[in-house]
Amino acid sequence: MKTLNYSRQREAIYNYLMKTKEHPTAEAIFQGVQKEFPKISLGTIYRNLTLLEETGQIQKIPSNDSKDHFDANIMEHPHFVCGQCGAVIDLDMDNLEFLKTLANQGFDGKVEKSQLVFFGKCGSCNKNNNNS
Amino acid sequence: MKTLNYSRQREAIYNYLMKTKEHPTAEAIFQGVQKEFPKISLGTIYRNLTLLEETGQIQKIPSNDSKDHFDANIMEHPHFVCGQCGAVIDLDMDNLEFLKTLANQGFDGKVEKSQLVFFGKCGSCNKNNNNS
DNA sequence: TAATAAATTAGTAACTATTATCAATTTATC
DNA sequence: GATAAATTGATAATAGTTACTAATTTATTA
Repeated sequence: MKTLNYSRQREAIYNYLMKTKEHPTAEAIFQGVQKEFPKISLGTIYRNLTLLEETGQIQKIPSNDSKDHFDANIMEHPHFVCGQCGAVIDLDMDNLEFLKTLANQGFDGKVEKSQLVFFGKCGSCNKNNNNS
Repeated sequence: MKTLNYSRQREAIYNYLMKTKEHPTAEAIFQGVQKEFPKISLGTIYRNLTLLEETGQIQKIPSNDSKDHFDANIMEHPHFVCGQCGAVIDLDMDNLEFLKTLANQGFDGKVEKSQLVFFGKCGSCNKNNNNS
C-alpha cells in the first residue's frame, strides 16, 4: 500500500550514516545533514530513520543514554558503550551466531535477533582517569 | 555526603521487584506498589529506582519499547524481548563470562559489564500467530 | 522522650526524545 | 504538462523521566 518514493533528504541521511564510524543519535544526524540541507527538519530525520529501519537498510542500536543510536551496518555485531563519555564503539567478535542457537534451546518462543552490548570505559576515558 | 535513610516506600519498591518474575517498568511498579501505598507518587518510584540502581541493589535492563525495565536480580543474565507483546523474559544460559573476556581482547578500554538481549517472538505470541 | 538536622515524600511543573499533524512541495506516472 | 501519491518543513502534541518545594519522616543526640 505504502510505496517508497525517492527523496534527496532520505538519501543524504543514509549516506551520512554510511560514512560515519560512530553510531549517531537522531540529533547528531540532524546536525550532520544540515550542512547539505540547511532547511531539513528534525521530523524528517526521525521519519526517515524509521523508514530506513523498517526496510532493513539501517538498524537501531540501544545505549544507556535514553537516546536511540543508529548504524548503517546491518550485520549483527557487538557494541561497546562507554559509561563515561557515552561513545558507542564497534567490537570485532566473529562467530556469535551460536549465541542465538544456544538461546533457542529449551525456549518455547522463537529467537530472531541478538544484541550484545558491553559497558565499561573506552580507551581514552580509561587513560584519562589513570592520569589524574 | 549523601547518606541513605530507611524509607517504607523504598522497601516496598524493592520488595515488589523481588517478588515479580517480570521485568516491570516504573509505571507498572507504581501501580503495584500503590496497592500498599495508595498515596505514593510516581516521582518517588523513579527516585528510588535510581537510588537502588546506584547502590547496586537492582539493575536497569533495556528493551525496545523506550521504557526502562527493572530487575532485582543483579546477576548478569541474558534477556529475551518479545517484539509483539513486549514481554521481557529471563533466559537461562550459563557461563557467559567468557564473552567479556573475549570482548576485552584487543580492546584498549575496559569492559566491565555485558548485556545480552535476544529479540523475537515469545512462546504464546508465536503460537497465536500460527493458529490464525 | 523532646529537640534538631538531614533525608524523603507527595504533588506538580519542567524537560527531552520522539511522534503526529498539515499545508506546501516534490516525485512518479500517464 | 496534468494528476495522484509521497515527502517535506514547521510546529504542536505525547510520553517517559527529572527537577523543585513545602511538608513529613527518619536518625541522632541529649
